[in-house]
Amino acid sequence: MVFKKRLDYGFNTFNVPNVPRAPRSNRRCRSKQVVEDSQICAFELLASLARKLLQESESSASSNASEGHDRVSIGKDVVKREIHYYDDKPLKIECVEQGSCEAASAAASESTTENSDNVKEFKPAGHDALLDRTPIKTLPSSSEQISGDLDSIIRKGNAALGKFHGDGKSENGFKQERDAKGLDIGKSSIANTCPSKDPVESPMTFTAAVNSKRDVNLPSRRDPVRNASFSRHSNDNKLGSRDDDENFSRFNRLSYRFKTSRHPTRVGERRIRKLLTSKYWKAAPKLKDFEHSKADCGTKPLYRKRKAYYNYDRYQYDTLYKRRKFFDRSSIVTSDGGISSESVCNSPEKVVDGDKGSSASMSHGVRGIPPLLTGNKASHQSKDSHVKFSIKSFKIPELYIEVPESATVGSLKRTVMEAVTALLGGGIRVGVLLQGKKVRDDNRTLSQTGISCEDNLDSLGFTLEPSPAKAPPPVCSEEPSLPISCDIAPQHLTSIPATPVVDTEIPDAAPGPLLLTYSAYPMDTNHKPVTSQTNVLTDQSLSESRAIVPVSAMNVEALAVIPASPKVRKSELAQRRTRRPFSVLEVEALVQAVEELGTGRWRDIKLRAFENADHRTYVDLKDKWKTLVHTAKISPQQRRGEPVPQELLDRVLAAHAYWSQHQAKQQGKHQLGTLRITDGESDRNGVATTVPTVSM
DNA sequence: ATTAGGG
DNA sequence: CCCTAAT
Repeated sequence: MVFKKRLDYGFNTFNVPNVPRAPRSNRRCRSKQVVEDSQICAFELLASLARKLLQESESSASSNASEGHDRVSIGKDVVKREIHYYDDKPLKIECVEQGSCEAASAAASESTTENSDNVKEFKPAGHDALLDRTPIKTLPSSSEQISGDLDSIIRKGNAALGKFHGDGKSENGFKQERDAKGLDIGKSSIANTCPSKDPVESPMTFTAAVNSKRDVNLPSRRDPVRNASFSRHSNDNKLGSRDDDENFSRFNRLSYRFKTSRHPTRVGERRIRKLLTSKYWKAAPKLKDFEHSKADCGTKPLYRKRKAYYNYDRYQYDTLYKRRKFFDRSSIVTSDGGISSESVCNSPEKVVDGDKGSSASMSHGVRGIPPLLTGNKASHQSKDSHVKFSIKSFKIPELYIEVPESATVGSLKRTVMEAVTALLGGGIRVGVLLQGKKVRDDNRTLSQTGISCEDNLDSLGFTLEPSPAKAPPPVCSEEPSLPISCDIAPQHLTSIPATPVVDTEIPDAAPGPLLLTYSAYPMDTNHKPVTSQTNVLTDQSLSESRAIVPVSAMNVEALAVIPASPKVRKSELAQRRTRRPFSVLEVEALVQAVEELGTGRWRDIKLRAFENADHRTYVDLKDKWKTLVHTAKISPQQRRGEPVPQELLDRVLAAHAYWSQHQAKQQGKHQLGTLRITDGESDRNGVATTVPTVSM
């Protein structure tokens, strides 16, 4: 009877539809996407540094033998990974190793060197060259070649590699996607990026110039011309549409490589890169996926890979779990985003859709952004004209790396690696520069900030900064700037309890704006540009193993990366989810569900009452229940936050007592109707009427 | 993937 | 909320 009352509230009513949600898997990743991108950039940077150093060392050391050894010594791991991770790599490797890529290199260098106002012109050449090496369009053939290359490489390097290779084949799956979606994007992005003048301008500085690109609209992907021009890239890219980054980076690398070093260095460079990246990426299924997919012709869903991965290495599961999610997400994003052409154009709407339609597309990268944010911004923006731009490079804070002259190359590498790790580990966030000024107010809309369609885009720049929160000790000087939040539509926010979506999460902040704003390049892909920059930078800037000083004025908070911080690595792990206090409504629903299902069946409870609230996991529900029980037991004065109606608390106590006694939680299934108030507790409040009692 | 608990 | 152990 009484129960009935509750029922009214009942699930039916209570669907937390309003609650923004994102696929759980995505949730965690939100911020990361951006971060990753950033990371990549950082990597590139470091890599370039390392490269230089390496070069030096190698050159001095004298080459051949050292090189070969190096490679080997550095590790099979490295090689392996490389192969493993980069599907494309084969291509690269091929070039590098065989040194046959003259043409390609030339082309690449050319492209790089050349200013490319005429990207198009330039591109074709580059592509062609590349193409010669590897037929792009025919995936199968290319893949085969690749595989062949890989094989050779593998053989050379290590038998183990063979394994990977095989694996890769078995798991290829994304190709199609990529082909369909990604390639073009990659191309476009590349086109924009590579030829960039920036390098010329201030390679050292990494000036990042985000150029406004109207042209960026990549709808053109389908544009025949572009395709043609980019076809080359496509080869490269074919690896993964998802990994635009990868593609970019690769591309950049190639170009860089050619440009810079054709010799032993290349290998070293690669190596370093691998090293640098490998750590980070090893965990990332994403890459692997690509790799695999590339290698193979097969097609499989991402999920599959994941699973495969798990199976493959169970131990890593736990460790990687988060990362994976992250990656998956990103990858997803890429794929989707790529598809959406997000890379090129920004369309808030898309973002929004992604969010809302999360269920539809299990994983849209965009979703990573807190729904609210997304929604709000999107809505907001949609009204306005959209701002489109591409990011050619990021400015990064200074990175200082000191190594005694007596240090070995190996140690140098390690140092760089550590520095990078530290940097990344701390988390990177993106800063926005408008006309040289740092835009600190994350809450402002683009238009409010003065970033409008075509006006300022040229003066718009992005920086990579250590994230305030996790930045490793040495590094960040920046104040934790507020995350991007969603002031834009506060009203909306209200509906959802707290949502400083970004508040704690640096990454969120970055992604939020970025995504919204910049979807032009999927953040994922952003690195690529950076990469290119990096390359340039490397070339020019590093003369000595000592210090690289890129950069940017704006960042007061120059990073001094001290090699010393070893453990930073850890920070890399996911950030806390944004806090989202339970609303009374949610509590109501939870109580209701627990009354019916009992404790211990959180999964079912989740399904019943929070199925639509992706941000509430069963663990969350369990925890909430725990706190509710506690809250109910303490005096009202001691309670904090949004007050929970006593009535609910009473029910909580009643249900808690009931189910506690009733140890048999398991039986609960049938007991939905059986809940009774047996405990005095419920009565004591006198709320008995409200107390759940099963009529029966 | 879930559950249960500690932090 | 996060993290983990145990399922």
